[in-house]
Amino acid sequence: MEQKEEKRISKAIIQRLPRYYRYLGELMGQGVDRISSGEFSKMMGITASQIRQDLNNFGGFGQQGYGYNVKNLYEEIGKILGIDRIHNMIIVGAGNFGKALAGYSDFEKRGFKIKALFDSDSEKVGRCYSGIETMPMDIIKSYIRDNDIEIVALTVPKHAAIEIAEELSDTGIKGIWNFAHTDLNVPDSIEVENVHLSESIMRLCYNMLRNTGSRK
Amino acid sequence: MEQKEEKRISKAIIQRLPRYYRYLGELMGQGVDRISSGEFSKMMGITASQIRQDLNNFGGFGQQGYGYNVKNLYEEIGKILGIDRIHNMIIVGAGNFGKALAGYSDFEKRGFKIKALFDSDSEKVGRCYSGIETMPMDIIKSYIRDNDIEIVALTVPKHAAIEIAEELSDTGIKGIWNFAHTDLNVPDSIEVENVHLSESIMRLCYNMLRNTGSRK
DNA sequence: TAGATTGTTAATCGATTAACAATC
DNA sequence: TAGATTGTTAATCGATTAACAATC
Repeated sequence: MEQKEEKRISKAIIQRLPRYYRYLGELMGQGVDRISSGEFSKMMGITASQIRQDLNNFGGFGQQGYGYNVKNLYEEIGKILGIDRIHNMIIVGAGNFGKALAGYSDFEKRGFKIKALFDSDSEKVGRCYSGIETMPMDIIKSYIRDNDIEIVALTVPKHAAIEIAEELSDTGIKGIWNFAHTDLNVPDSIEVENVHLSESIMRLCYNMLRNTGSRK
Repeated sequence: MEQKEEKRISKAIIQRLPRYYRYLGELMGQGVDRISSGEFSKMMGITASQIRQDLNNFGGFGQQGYGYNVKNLYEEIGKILGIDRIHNMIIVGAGNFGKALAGYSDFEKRGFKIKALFDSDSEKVGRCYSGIETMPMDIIKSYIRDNDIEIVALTVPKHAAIEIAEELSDTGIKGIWNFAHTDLNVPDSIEVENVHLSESIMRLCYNMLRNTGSRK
């Protein structure tokens, strides 16, 4: 009784999509009009077969004998990723990381609009960082509702992150971008994307240790 | 003619290792002595089979009928990850992100010691952020050699990142922690771990769009 | 010893690569 | 039309899960 069941896209593919998007953006900047999966393959260091398979999950964007139109493909992937419109966002935690994110103009370019910072420290409330105002935590729920906030970036310590995620679970937000060193437990209606920097640097460390100077 | 060929560990396993480590650290903090793959499985949301398979790639850390000793496993994974010793690190780019990393005490706890910041802006040179001094770019190569720097975190714009990675490729550094929105081309002897935040938020966006409220 | 739980082999599942007919 | 390159099916490879004998 399910609706025309959309093809299940694997995590591996979603992982690659933004990278395709980035490369296509660069090609556009260089004035390149078309690219074949073969050329794209060399550029990105993955097989042409994989590129064609990946793209074909979403539609036939190419043309036999020609390849892919760069601008068109860029836009199509933009749509697939959902960045063809504005997503309002707030940052919770006006510490170093929160301020760094606030100052990061690239997000806005992609349609992620940072509307406000939130912090429990009354010293910080009212201050602006990179033109973004810091608000007190006690108005966060009403702020989210009144400003169509879809994404909450959490740059607070782990216990605070768990608590805040819990508290915001019924506000209608769609995603949490979690920078805290913990996993969050939220309803299925909220997506969580983790940026666990301490895990990232440990992986680097592991790979450094095993590096023999000639991998891949 | 190869040396006793170490078993090739897949990327997927390396991805999970730091997460095991984090959970084990928390269990230790709670005073838990032992854990079975079954309990650990429930806690982490992955299968017990996978946990046992993963760990067995590195050795038989468990004991039949008992499970795993938490403290022992924590230490063993620490060794596997290479965080049982100090790794000297510098941050290139004393912008918001660089300063945020500099202020991040958790890394030091894991053995990653931030020795200095570097920036091309003479205004910033000499300043301290979170007790870490900012140095001029022109002494970076000698600094790396004189201070046993293994890891360079790059928090500079993409063109600068590409250039600096290139320039540092013969200094003996072992890893680059790359925050710039670009891929880097370095010799195989240098590991690169990318933290592409703009790709991360696009993935979040994709998942938000596809979320039906009942995944997994 | 009996019960529990690992280590490990075998089965399954999914993702990547290869191949090629379709077609621009 | 001939050449190029996609879309797509089939083959391969690798990772996850299931099952169970080994053993504490």
